[in-house]
Amino acid sequence: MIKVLVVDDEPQIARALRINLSAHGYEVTTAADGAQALRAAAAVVPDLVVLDLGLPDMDGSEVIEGLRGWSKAPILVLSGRAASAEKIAALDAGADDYVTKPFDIGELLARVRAATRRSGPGSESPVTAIGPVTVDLAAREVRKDGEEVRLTPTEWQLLEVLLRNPGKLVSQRELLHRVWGPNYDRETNYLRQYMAQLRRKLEADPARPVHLLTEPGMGYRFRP
Amino acid sequence: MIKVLVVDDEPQIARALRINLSAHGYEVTTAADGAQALRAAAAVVPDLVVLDLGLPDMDGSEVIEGLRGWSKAPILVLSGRAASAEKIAALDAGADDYVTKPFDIGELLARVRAATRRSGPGSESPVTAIGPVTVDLAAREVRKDGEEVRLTPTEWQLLEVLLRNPGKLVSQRELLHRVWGPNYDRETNYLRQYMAQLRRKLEADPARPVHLLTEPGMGYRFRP
DNA sequence: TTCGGCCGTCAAGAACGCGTCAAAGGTGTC
DNA sequence: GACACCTTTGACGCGTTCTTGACGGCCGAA
Repeated sequence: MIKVLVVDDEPQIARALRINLSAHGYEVTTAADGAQALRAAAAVVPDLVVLDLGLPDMDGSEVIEGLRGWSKAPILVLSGRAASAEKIAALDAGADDYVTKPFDIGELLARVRAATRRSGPGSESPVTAIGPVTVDLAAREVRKDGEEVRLTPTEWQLLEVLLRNPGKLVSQRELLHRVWGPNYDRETNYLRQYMAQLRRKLEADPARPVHLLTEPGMGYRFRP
Repeated sequence: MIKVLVVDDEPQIARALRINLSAHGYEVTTAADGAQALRAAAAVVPDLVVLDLGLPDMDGSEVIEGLRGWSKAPILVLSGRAASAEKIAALDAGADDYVTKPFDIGELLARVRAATRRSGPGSESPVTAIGPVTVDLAAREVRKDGEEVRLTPTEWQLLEVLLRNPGKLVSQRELLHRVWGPNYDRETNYLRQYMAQLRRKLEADPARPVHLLTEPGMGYRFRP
């Protein structure tokens, strides 16, 4: 989840921002003055900072410089002052954007999206570990003892359904529907066929599976 | 020198921007409409684009998407429209900043500085090495054993999508969408054709590719 | 014990997808 | 207008994958 630090001394604005940002899936921390802001930034390490310039204890550029000393997170400045000199000062101090109050909340969210989009995609994909095997669903990559394992498209689909329901029993019907389509209900021989192939490729001892389990009469289960 | 592409159909504004930006040490190219803009962008590969939305031939978001297809350069939008919906649309299309006319030239320059500051030092030499081949995405230059290799525009787009997802499998659908547009879903013969050309130009042994790999039935993958 | 259901395994032909070659449109340049 | 280059389109051989059918083992029920 993307972490946003909101710095504003006016409680109603801070509250409005917290509500709107949370509603859009951001994890929000708030601070009411510059000192709090710097402390909070060090604690939570935000991915983006929304900073009101009219703080009681410090000048806006001081806060920006304090953050820029160690963080590269985008800083989006809010301010009641529309004078160009103010904007220029803030931007040159290290801010990434400058919005004057009153502002449209939709526009602010769009600017937040634009700012996070730039720095965002530096994350790696989650990897599922199955004993000696690692599965990277996003990259579509399977490794067994470091060696690359090739799966066919159908094998991938089947494995993906199981891995996305870890520990849960998935009925044969659901597996058939999600891999082969809604018209397949009774072709359990397909499942037998492909589960065997998956076990052959992923399990240490395919005859005695530990992670890709059969529940006779019901379906199959992936145990992490 | 930082290269800026200015796109504006009003000559006086384009001229004013050119003069001001040049005076501050930027290398400026101008374009008067969307088609010119996209062609100029492909030719000079700018580090930043200043884009007026009121172009005669194309919609603003089209231009933005056309650029975003292959370039990560910051896009600073100029517009006479102050409506929030316009701003949100432009920002979500891929723009980095939105300034309403009339604007203060000092503020614009500050926003240009802020935008270039981000991408400037952060973007470490984006040269990708593929065995005996080096690819410089920013400079649009490919060298094989020191010799320069020429790629067509389509080849560039395809290669860029793959290189920006190192190790990750990119589905044929996504490749078609990002290179040919959202209306192409099943034209996998295009992919076969152009992947073969890329391998012929980049791989040491095009018949046995090591870096541009096929995942049958799924897509293609670039392995560093 | 015998029977029937269910699962794992093996082995075939059928169908599909990929790489390749060749050639026809389209666009800009000289 | 001729030319070169790039894109689009069609067709073919080949390897892989999918589909389908059949067989034997295990287990619970009769």
